[in-house]
Amino acid sequence: MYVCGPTVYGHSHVGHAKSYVSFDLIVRYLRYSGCKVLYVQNITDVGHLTDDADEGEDKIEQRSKIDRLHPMQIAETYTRSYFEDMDALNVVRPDISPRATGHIIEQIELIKRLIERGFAYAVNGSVYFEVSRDKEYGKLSGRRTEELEPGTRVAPNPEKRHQNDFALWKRAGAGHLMQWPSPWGLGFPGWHVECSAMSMKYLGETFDIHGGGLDNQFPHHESEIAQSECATGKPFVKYWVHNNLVTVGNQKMGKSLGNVIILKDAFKSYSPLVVRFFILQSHYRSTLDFTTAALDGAAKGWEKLVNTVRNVGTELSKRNGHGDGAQPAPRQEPETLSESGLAKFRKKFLEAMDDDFNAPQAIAGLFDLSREMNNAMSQGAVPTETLREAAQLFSEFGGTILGILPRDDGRAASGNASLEAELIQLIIDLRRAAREEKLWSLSDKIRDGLSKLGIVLEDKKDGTVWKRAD
RNA sequence: GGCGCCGUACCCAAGUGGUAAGGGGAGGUCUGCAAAACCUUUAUGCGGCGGUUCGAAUCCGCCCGGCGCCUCCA
Repeated sequence: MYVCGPTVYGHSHVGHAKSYVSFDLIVRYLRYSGCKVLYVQNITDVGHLTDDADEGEDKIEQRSKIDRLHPMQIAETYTRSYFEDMDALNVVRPDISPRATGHIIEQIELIKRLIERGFAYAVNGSVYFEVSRDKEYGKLSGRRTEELEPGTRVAPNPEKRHQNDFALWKRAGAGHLMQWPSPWGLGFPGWHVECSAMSMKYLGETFDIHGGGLDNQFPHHESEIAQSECATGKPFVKYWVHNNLVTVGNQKMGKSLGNVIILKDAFKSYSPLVVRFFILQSHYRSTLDFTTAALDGAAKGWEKLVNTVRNVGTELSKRNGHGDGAQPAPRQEPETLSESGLAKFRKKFLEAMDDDFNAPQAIAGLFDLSREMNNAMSQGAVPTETLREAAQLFSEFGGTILGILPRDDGRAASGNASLEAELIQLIIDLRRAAREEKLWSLSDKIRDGLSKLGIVLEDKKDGTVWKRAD
C-alpha cells in the first residue's frame, strides 16, 4: 500500500491528520485481519511547485529563501515535525518513508523509459509527458482532456505541445538551489513522477492499494497512472482510496483562504487522541467540519469511553489481587470469546469495519459495550470472565485497531509515578478523614487543589478514586 | 462551462431498498457538593415536489440550498 505523503515545507495541519489517521486505520485493520501490509509513504522534499502549470517556485526552496536556511534543512525540520505530530496522533509509522531527493536516479530512469516509448518529449532541458498519447488519461477522475479549459487561468507554456502536458523534469534556472545532472541537463524532477518511481520501486509495477487526499485525485493521481502505465504497459494500482477533506466553517481549509489549523496549535486545546477520535467519528469518505463545538463534544465522548475502559481495568486488577493496572487481559482467541455474552459486540464491530472501514459505526458499538459494562458494574458483581472479555474487546478494538485509547492510565511503572501514586493516596486518605468530620470546605479545597494539578477525584460509594485529567 | 459531492433531531454524525446507530446538549436519579455512572428525552421523520416499488432516508426525475475538483494543497 502506497499513500501520498506530505510536502515538507511547513508544519502539518488537521487535513494531514485526517488523511493519515484514515489510512492508519486502514493499515491497522488490514493487518488485524491477517493481511501482510507493506506500507510506503513518501516524503516530498523537492519538485512541488507553488504555482500551477509547472511554473512558479519549488515550495521548499521558497521556504528556504524566506528562512535563509538550506532547503534540506527545511525538509528535515518539517519531516521531523510531521512525524512528531503523527506519533502524537498514534499513527503507526510507514514501513518505508522514501524521500523524493533520494530517488532522483529512479525518476530519471522512469522518464527515460517514457521518452523511449514515445510518451514524453524533451524541450530545452525540460521533459514533458504528452497526455494526448495516453488514450486512458482521465479514467480515474472521470475527466476528458478535451473538456478541460487550458490556459484559462495561466499563461500557456510555449514549450508544451499541448497545455495539458505535465512536467516530468524541469530545467533548473539560475540560482535554483536543488538541481541534479540528467540526460537533459541540470534540473529537478516534476512533482507527479516521484510517486510513480518510488511506489513501483518498493511495491512493484502493479500493487494493491494507493491512497491519498481527494484533492490529489486530479491531476496528481491521474498523472501517476499515466506515467506508470505508459512506462510499464501494466496496470499500476488495483484499488484507489481517497479520503475526503477537512472543512472549517463548512469551507475548505486551504492556505489561500487563511483558515489552516496547524496540529501543534490544535494540540494546545485538545489532546491528540481526542483529535484522532474526532476524526474517526466521521467516515473517511465524508468531509469533516472542524469546529470547537464538535471537538468539545468529541472530547466528552472520548473521556466517557476511556473512563469505562479504565474502570473495567481497575475492577479486573482488584479481582486479580494486585495493585494498579488497566493492564489489558491476556489475548484470547476469538473462538473462545464468541461463546460469551459479549460476542455480539465483537460481531457488530467487525461488521462495521468490514464495510469500508466504517469507524463511526464501530465506535458506536464501543459505546454500546461501554454502557453495558457500566450498567453491569453499577449493579454489582460482574463475572471476572466478562470483565476480562470486555477488557480484551476494548484493547483489541479501541487500542489495536482504532488506536484511540491511551497506552496506560498514567500510573504505570516508573519510580516517580509510583511515589506520586502513593502521595495522592495519602492525600485521599487525609481527605476522607476530613469528610468523615464533615469538613466540607477543607475536603473541597483538597479536591480543587488536586484538580489544578491535573488530578481528578471521584467519590464513589466504596471510596474515592483518582485519575488524570486528559 | 465540464465533472462530482453533500443536505438525517438544538449541534456533530452513521445508516444507501425492509420500517431512523452513536456522541454532545437538555431533563431526571444517586451524592454533603462536585465528578462518574445510569435513566429519560427530541425526526410516523431523513431539503422540497413528483415517480418506481408490497415497501424508499435509501432507487429515478425535477427543483431549492451548501460545497468541492477542473490551478499548488492531505
